Amino acid sequence: MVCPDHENLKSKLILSNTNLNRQNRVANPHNHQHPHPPSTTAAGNTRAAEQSCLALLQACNTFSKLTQIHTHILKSGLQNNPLVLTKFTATSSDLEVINYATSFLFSPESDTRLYDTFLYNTITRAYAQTNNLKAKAIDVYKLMLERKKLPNKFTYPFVLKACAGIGDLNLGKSVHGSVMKFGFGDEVNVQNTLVHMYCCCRGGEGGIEFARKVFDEMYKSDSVSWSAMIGGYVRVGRSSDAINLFREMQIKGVCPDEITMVSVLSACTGLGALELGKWVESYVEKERVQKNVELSNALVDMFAKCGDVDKATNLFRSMRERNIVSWTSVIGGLAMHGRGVEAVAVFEEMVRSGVTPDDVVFIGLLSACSHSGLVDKGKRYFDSMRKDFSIVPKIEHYGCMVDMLCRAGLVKEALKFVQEMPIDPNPVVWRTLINACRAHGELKLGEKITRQLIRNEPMHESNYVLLSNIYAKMSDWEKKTRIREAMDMKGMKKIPGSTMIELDNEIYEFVAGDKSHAQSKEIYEMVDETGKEMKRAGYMPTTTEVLLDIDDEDKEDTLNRHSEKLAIAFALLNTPPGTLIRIVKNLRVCDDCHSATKFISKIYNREIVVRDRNRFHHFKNGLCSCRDFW
DNA sequence: ATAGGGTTAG
Repeated sequence: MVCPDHENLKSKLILSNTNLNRQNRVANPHNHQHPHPPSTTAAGNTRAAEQSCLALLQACNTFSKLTQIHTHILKSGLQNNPLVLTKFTATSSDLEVINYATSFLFSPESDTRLYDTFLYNTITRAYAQTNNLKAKAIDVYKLMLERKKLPNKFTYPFVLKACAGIGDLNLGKSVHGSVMKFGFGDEVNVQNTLVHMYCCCRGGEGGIEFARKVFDEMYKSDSVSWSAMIGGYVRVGRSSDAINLFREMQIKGVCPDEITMVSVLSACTGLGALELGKWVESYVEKERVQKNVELSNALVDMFAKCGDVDKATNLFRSMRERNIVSWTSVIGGLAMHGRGVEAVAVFEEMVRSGVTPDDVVFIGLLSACSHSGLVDKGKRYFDSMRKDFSIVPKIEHYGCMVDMLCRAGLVKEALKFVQEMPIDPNPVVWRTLINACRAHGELKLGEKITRQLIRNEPMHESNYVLLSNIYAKMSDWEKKTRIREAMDMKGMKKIPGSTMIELDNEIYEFVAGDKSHAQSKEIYEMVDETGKEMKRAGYMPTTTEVLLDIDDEDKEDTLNRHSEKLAIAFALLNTPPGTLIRIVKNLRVCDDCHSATKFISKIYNREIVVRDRNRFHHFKNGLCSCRDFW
C-alpha cells in the first residue's frame, strides 16, 4: 500500500531539488558570493523564518503535515539552512528527504561549517537502516571526519550498523580503530554494536572470533550484548555454541528478553532439537517473556523445522497478530513435510484474507508444489506471480520450477526450461538437474553437465560427490576412484555425514562407524539384528552409492555403519515400543538408508521422522511421505 | 537521535 501523501512528498522533493539548483545558479547568486550568514537585517528575517520552520517541524507527526512544511521551507528559501535541514531529516527518515539533505552535504556550494554532527548522524542512521545504501552511510561518516566534526556517542552505533550491513571485515576493523581513537571504546552500546558488526562481517576467516573477543572483554554486558553474540553464532550456523552461550547467560544471571529468546529458538531450529525447543517455549511462558509477532513466528518456524508441523500450524492458528512471515513459515513448513495440498490451501487463505504475497512466500509455495508433485498447479502459480502480483521471479523461483520438473521425472523438460530461462542458472540449479539425471538414469547427460560445472566451480566438493554417485550408478569404478583421487589432490574431503537424536534432554550425535558411544556394542548388535529382520522382509541393500570399489559384503558393512542406522538402532534400544523416533541428518539421506528406514518402520511398528538437509521424511508402516522423491 | 530478533530454491 502506498500512502498518497508519501507519493506527493516524493514528487515535491524531486521538484525542489531542481528548483534549488536553478536558484543557486541564477535567481540567488547571493549564495556564491557570500557563503557566510548574510547581513544583519536579512539575518533577522532568516532567523524568524527559521524559527517558524523549526516550530512547524517540532509539531509535525504526519506525512501530510510534512508536505505542508516542506512547501513552507521552500517559500522561505531555507532549503539549505542547517538547522532546518537537521530538523527535517530528524523528523522524517524518508529516503527522498535524506537524499535531498545529502545533496547539500556533498554540494561544493554549501557552507560546510554550518552542518553539525547531529545532521551527519541523522543521515548516517537513515542510510544504515536502508538496504543497498549502507555504503552511503559510511561515505557520510567519512565526510564528517574529513570536515573535522567530532563523532559523539550516537555516531558509532549508526556507523557500525552500516558496517554490519556491508559485511566487510576490514572496513569494520578500521571503524573499530576510530572507536578507540575517539574514546568510545567503553560505551556499552558501542561495544554491543561492535559485537554485532563483527558477527556480520566476513573477510578471510570471518569475524565471529573478533566478536567473541570484544564480548568477553566487556566490563559489563546486558541482554543486548548476549543477544548479539547468541544471534551471531546462529547466523554462522554454530547453533550449539549459541545454546551453550545462552546457558552461560542464565548462570551469570543476565535476564534474557524476547529478542534473546528469538535467537535461542533459531538455534533450536538449526539443530532440529524439538525437545530443547519445547523447553524454550515453556521457559518463555513461565518467565512471561513478551510474546510479540516475531517471537511467535520463531516458535512456529521452530516447530515446523523440528518436525512437529501440526504444532506449528496450531500455534499459527492461535496467533492474534500475524504477518507475511508467519504465513510464510507455515506454508514453507508444510512444504518441507510434503503436505503440499495443505500448503496451497493456506496460501489461498492468506490471499483471501487480504495479505499481499511477496517473493519469499512464493518460494515456499512453489517448493510445496514441487515436493508434492503438483506440477500443473506450480506452473500456474509461477505465471501468476508476475501476472497477478507483479513479482519478478528470481533464481530461487526458477530453481523451484526446475526441481518440480525433475521430481516429476521430466528431466528433459527441466533441461529445456534451464536453457530457455531469462536469467543465468546458478550452481544450485545445475546440481538439482544433475541429481535428477542420476535418479532418473540420464547418466551420460548428468556426467556432461557435472564436468562442465566442475570446470566453473572446481573447489565445491558436492559437485564431485554428485559425479562420483553417477559413476557408481554406471558401475564405472575406475572413474569413480579417479574422482576421489582428484579430490584428495585438491585437499578436499567429503563432509562426514552425521545424525543427531534427542533422548531424555540430551543430544546425541552419531557419525559413520561411530564407536564413541557407551552403548556402542549393543548398538552394533541391534544394527545386525535389524539387518537380518529386514532381509527376511525382502530388503536388498543398495550398494551403488558406497564410495569405494570394494566387494559387496564389505559394502553392506559400510552401509550398516551409516550414522542414521546407528541413531535409529540407538533409539530402538532406548525408547519404549511404539514411541515415535525423530532424527536429524546433516546431509541428504542416502538411497539405502531411506529404503532401510521404510522396512524398520514396518517391522518394528515405529513412526520415524527424519529431517535431512532439504526436507522431512515421515516413515510409517513401510512407506515414506516423500513418496520416494527426494 | 544510540545497540541485539522472525520467513528464502536443493
